[in-house]
Amino acid sequence: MAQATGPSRSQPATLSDVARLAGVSIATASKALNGRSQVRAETRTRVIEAAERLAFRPNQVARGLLAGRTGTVGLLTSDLEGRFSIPILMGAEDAFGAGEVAVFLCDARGDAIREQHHVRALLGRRVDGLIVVGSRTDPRPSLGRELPVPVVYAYAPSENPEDLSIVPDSVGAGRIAVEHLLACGRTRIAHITGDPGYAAAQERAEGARAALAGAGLALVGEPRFGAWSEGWGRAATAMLLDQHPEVDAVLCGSDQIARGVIDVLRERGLRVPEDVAVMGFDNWRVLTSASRPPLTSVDMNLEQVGRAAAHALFTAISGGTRRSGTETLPCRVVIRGSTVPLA
Amino acid sequence: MAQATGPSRSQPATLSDVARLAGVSIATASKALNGRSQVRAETRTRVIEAAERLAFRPNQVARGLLAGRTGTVGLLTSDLEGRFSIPILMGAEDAFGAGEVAVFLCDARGDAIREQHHVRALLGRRVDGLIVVGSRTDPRPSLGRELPVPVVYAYAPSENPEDLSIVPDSVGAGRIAVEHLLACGRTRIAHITGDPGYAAAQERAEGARAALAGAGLALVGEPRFGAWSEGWGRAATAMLLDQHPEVDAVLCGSDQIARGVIDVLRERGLRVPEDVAVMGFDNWRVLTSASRPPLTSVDMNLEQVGRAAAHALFTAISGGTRRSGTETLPCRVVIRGSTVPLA
DNA sequence: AAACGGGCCGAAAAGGCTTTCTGAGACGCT
DNA sequence: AGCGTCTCAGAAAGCCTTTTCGGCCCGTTT
Repeated sequence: MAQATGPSRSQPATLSDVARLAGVSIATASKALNGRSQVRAETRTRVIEAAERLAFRPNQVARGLLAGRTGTVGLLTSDLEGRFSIPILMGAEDAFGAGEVAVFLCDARGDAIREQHHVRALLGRRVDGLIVVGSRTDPRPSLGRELPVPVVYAYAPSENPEDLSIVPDSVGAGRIAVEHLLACGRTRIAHITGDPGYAAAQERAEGARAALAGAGLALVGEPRFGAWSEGWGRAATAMLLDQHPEVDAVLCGSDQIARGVIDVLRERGLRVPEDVAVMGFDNWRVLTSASRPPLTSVDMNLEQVGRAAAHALFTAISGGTRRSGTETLPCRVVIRGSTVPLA
Repeated sequence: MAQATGPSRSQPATLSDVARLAGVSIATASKALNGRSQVRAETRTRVIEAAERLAFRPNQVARGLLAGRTGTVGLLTSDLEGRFSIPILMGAEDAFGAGEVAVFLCDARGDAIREQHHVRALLGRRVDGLIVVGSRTDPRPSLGRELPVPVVYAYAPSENPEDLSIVPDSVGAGRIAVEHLLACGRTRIAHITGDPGYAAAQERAEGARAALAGAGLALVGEPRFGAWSEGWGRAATAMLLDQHPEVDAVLCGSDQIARGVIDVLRERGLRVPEDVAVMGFDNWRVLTSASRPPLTSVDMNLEQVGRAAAHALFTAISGGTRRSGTETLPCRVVIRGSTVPLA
């Protein structure tokens, strides 16, 4: 079904088409359309009308070639599946979108070789900058300092402190979570969290411990590290209740863990939140709002991380001050039914 | 902390830098690097060495300007949050990625105005084609037939049958789901599904009914439409058990619904899968594998949809036959613990 | 010996746009 | 009348690469 004269026939109009129709030179047409001053008003309107008649859209490729700036950035992610890349991606798209920037998306699938390949391809396309999004908050290798464009790392910081990284404040997140539970009058707080190999797990636990210490309290038992799964949440809760039946709140390292925790609490005849308050992390809607009761959770403000990264990149591209180091952004507690003040 | 001589100083090398270093003309350098034949072997190696010394990467922008093809495509999605866009996006990235194509990602947030804006911006960047990804399988307005580049619709088909759309086979999905339950020896099958305003809900129900009819059976009661939520799954299950306690399988319109269904079944003392088998739709890992027992679910093969869309687009770009109409791709049943043959 | 044919290289154009520089015409001033 | 000054339009260069075409040098043929 190949067709000689398909529906998508006409080549896009060029500036010289516009100039010809308006009866002026290419240079004048360009100036007229770009608001340059050296054009008589009458001439300008004639050119603009011609451009509209032809549905003229300036070729950004040509413009990019000339200007040395393409108005594009590369967004390099390591796991699209993960729920962390997406909000960051949205925030970045958001921060750029309104303006004149377009985003190339590349998924390296967690493979350093593929990542290197993508970086090369993006540089070949002369992107103006790069955002690197990780799938966990542990530091990752730098892309190197020799790149011809600025780079910002989001969520997963770069190992190199000369790079600029924007990450959520995991320690602070643990702290505000505990502060919320304390505000609800809970004092016997346990912590069930995920893989101890994750910086996020360690940092949240550290923040929680610090907040409790500040109030002259301590966790009920040690933090229980395990996996980021409902199954671990269930298993750990069973052990917890056997050893510490007095617990009146469980801070969970993720929403998934919290779901498992809630299930076992209910099975054991404990009411949530009356007897035991439960909190999660990540504020993953599908889990928090479907849970019974809806789950209070710490939101890492990932869209904001994405926006901040995009903004920092934009500043660097525009020749502004180029920051470095790891900058943290605060998290926030989203309160739902699983935590309420003690009666 | 602005710095005059930052770490990212040098402009990328151009072909003329390479030519100068190798002591040849620009034309010769180009031919040498691109494997053209009219270059002596010795000259070619000299040029290649020079290019490596300078870390030369051909400027794809210039190349695109010249060739009239940029090697880029736009991917227009309506909801990045949704779990449907992402696998499609991955499939598309996959199909292109290895080759020479880069993907511009744009999220229209479900807003037609913003979508139009993005289309214009992408055309201004002279993308070679567009993929439009929807958030549900209901037909959506066409971008129009007057675009200068080919367009493929993925997941959400275009209303215009002249466009090419690639969608999962929802009717077939309902059918194979029922066939699996029948193969497990279940005959009293109920269907609890989501919002009746979704084509996917209607089509899956239709497929399920057809498969049952083919076996000389019928659904237990009518399909129960509601919402795509656990809450609805719980409520509908309670009603179902009151009216039809004899049910031995529940086909659910989504994994979330299935989670709710399983919860209520267990609360009512019914064993899954021994007494009642449960199936979901979408095969959303976080739900299916965390459920007790793990949930059998229908996977819509969305990555495959994305790959197929990318492939069709690529063919159209390369001047191959340009297909039209809505093409469906089969779904598949992923069997887990929630469905087993009757003892 | 003259012509011819390859092999290899370089000049130049093309692609669409922006910007600088030059030039033409109009006007006011001495 | 002559000159300087403005305003506005156009010519041309430049961004970087690919490709065509012309030309040079040598070896071969008649």
